[in-house]
Order: sequence, then structure tokens, then C-alpha cells
Amino acid sequence: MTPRTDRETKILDVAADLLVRHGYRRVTIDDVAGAAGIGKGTVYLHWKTREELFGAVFAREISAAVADMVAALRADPAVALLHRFAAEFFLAILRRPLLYGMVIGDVQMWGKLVGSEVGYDGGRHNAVMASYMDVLAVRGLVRKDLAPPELTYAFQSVFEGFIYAEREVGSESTRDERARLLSTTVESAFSRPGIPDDALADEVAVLLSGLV
Amino acid sequence: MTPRTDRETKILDVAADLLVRHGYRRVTIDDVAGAAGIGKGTVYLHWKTREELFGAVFAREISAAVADMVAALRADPAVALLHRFAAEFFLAILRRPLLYGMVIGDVQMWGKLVGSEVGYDGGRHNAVMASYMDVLAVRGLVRKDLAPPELTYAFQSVFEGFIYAEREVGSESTRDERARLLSTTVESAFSRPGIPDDALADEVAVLLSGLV
DNA sequence: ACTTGACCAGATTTCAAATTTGGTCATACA
DNA sequence: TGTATGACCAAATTTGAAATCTGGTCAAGT
Repeated sequence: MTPRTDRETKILDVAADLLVRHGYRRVTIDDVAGAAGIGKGTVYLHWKTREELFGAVFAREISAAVADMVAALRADPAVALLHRFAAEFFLAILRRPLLYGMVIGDVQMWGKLVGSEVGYDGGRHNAVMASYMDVLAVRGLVRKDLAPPELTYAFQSVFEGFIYAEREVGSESTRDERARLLSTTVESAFSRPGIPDDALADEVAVLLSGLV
Repeated sequence: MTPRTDRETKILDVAADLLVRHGYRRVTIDDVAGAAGIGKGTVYLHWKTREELFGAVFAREISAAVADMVAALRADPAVALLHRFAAEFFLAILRRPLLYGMVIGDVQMWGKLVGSEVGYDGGRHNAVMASYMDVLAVRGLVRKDLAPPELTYAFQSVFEGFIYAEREVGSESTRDERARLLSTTVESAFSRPGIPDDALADEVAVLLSGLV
């Protein structure tokens, strides 16, 4: 059954490439099939609709970013701290052309797919974020004068603010510098001093894996 | 010369009302003239183009919000502190249907007018913000381990993040609560303890007046 | 058993005619 | 004499039908 999975991967690879180069609207199933060296019908053996195919590309892209986060977490448990997490995730998103394009080009690249429930569940994303915040709260690693739901809301606002800001960023700073700035901001806004242990990193990694 | 100004005000009032009700694209100069009870040509005695007229509406709306800020500053000098300023400005924007619509409906309400230079100069906005941050830095009212340009960038990212978040906010919190949350976030992220005096409030008020 | 591309209906694009609208200015009016 | 107006025009926008394209199916081929 491996060849089947291989083909699926190949199709997703090809689709991601076309998506990055031409944008959501301009890529047809025929294009994808042609570039993958197979017939159009074969694509439909894997996904029922065009939306599902591109949704799968999107989901895989997110999964890859999340996988990066898990890897970073394993390499350095301190990434479990909210401010480190923020910077790392910021970079993980901007590093991937498709996600970056989604942020910058917005509608251009993904059309109405973003926001729709195909391929990726935004609700689950929020749920995981909330759980993560709970974990941090229990360990006393975030400020205690705000409830976890408030912290989650504020954190996401800040995070998305920095992401959106990438749209009109000049050349006065590097992306790494902006990631550090986000980290510093989040740290003083929400974090409490504390040493992260491997158990915490594991717990967060498991949470994140729920998104893959 | 007062009747002329009165008529200008009337036209702007009527245009703002139509804009809020039908959106940028659907409002014609004839509509505006008709609703103001004057001929179309008369509108062109005040503004050279349609874009300039709506630009003036936009500018007046911003000016009103800024005037609110100046008033708040006079009433309570503590509003000069970055976190108080943030909450107050947040509310001043969301309180005005046209600006609120710009945030929420985005393209729907303002079309390509936003981002264009007509009626309002985004560059000046940034300059004023930078000056404001300099003033705070000189008085030691913001953290010292970040340079003012970094502080400005981070603050604007956070502020806009909270504004954007209004788009998909649920009913679990009130707008005032979200303003307080923004305030708290900004305070711990960027502020340093300090007592604001009337001189500071004046200075900031003067800066802001440069936007009117 | 698996793959394919011809095929079809519905969606999208084209393109020209019809309509609307921004902007002007000769005329009316105070 | 100075101000206001709406008929007027060119340009932009909308409409609508024909032409084209594309998502999705499935009978035929391997």
C-alpha cells in the first residue's frame, strides 16, 4: 500500500508547488494531474473534490509547521515557554511559502478556503491553544491576574498582530529581529519566570501532536 | 463665509450617513447631492473629485477620534500613558461606525480608499506615533531595553492585533473588557511605572493635534 | 483491480451593447 | 456679478448571452 501513499505525497507536493507559483484560483485539477504525470481521474481516487485536495495541502502545511514546533520542543524544552513558543511558531509559519503567502497575499493565494472548515479545523486550533495556556497556568508560568481564556485571547491577538504586520514591513529590520521583538513582548506581557522541564515540553508536544 | 462651511459640513454628514448604510461603492455623488438637498455641481464646488470627498469624510472621522483622544487627555492626564492611550484609542475607533466598519467590513465599506493617500496620510500617523513614543522614552515611561522604533513597531502590532481580533470576537466578553485586556497587555509589555503630569498630557495633546 | 481521459453539466470568462456615473460648463437665478 | 444648477459627455461599470473552461463521472482500456 506504500505506492498509493507515495502517489498521494507526490500529488500534494506538486499541488503545493503549483499553488505557490500560481495561486489558488489558477490551479486546475488537470494541472495537478499533468504535473504529477497521472490522469485526472486518478486524483479523484484520493480526494473527493478539488476543495478537499487543496484543503489537504493546507492541512499538511500546518502539520509540517506544527511538526517543526514539536522538533524544536524536543531539542530545547524552553520552547514550551510562551514567549519562546511565540517566536518559534512565528518563524515556523513565515518560513513556509504557502503559509507566508496566505498571510501576505491573503485571498490571492488561498481564496475562500481559509476560514472554511475544509482540511483544517480552526476550532481545534483554538482548543489546543486553550489547553496549552491551561498547562502553563497550572505550572505558574504565566501571569496569575488574568484567567486562561483572557490570556489566550490576548496572546492570540498579539501573535496575529505581529503576523499581520509582516504585510507592510519595511527593510529596517530582519525577520529574526521581529521574532525576538515578539518574544520579548510576549514575555513581559504574559510570562512569569520559571524553569521549564522535560515533562512540560513533552506535555506540550503531545498537545500539539493533536493537530497533526 | 459661514453658510459655505455649514454646507460643507452638511454634505459630509450626509455622505458619512450614506457611506455607513450602503458602503463606498454604492454611494454616488448624485445620492449625496440629493440627500443634501443641493445640485450635483455644488458638491464639486467643495471637492474636486469623488475620491476627495470621501477622503474628507474619512479624514473627518479620524479627526473626530483624535479629538476624542485630546479631550480624554485633558480630562485625565494619565491617558498619556501608553496603556491608557491604547485602551482609549481602541474605544475611540470602535465607537465610530465608519471606522468600525472599516475594520470589520474592510474592503466592503471603504474600497481601495484605505491605504491610498487621499484624505489621510498614513505616513503622518506613523510619524506622530513615533514622536509620541520618543516623548514617553525621554520621560522614562516606557521600558528602556528597547529602542523607540522597536517599541513603536511592537506597540502598533499589538494594537492592530486587538483591533483585527474584533472581527471574529464572540459574545463571551464586552468591548470594555477587551479594551482593559489590551490596556493590561500593553502596560506590562511596554510601560514603566511613572506619574504623568499635565505637561506630558499637553505635549501629547499637541502632538495629536497635528493629525487634525 | 486499477487507471484513464472523453464526456457532460455547471461554472467561469468574454465581449459588446446598454446603462450608469464622475466631472464640466453654459445657463438660470439672486 | 457671483453662485448654484442639472443637462450633457466621455469614461467607467454593469448586463447578458455566447463561448470557453473546469470539476467531477464513468465506460472503456490495460
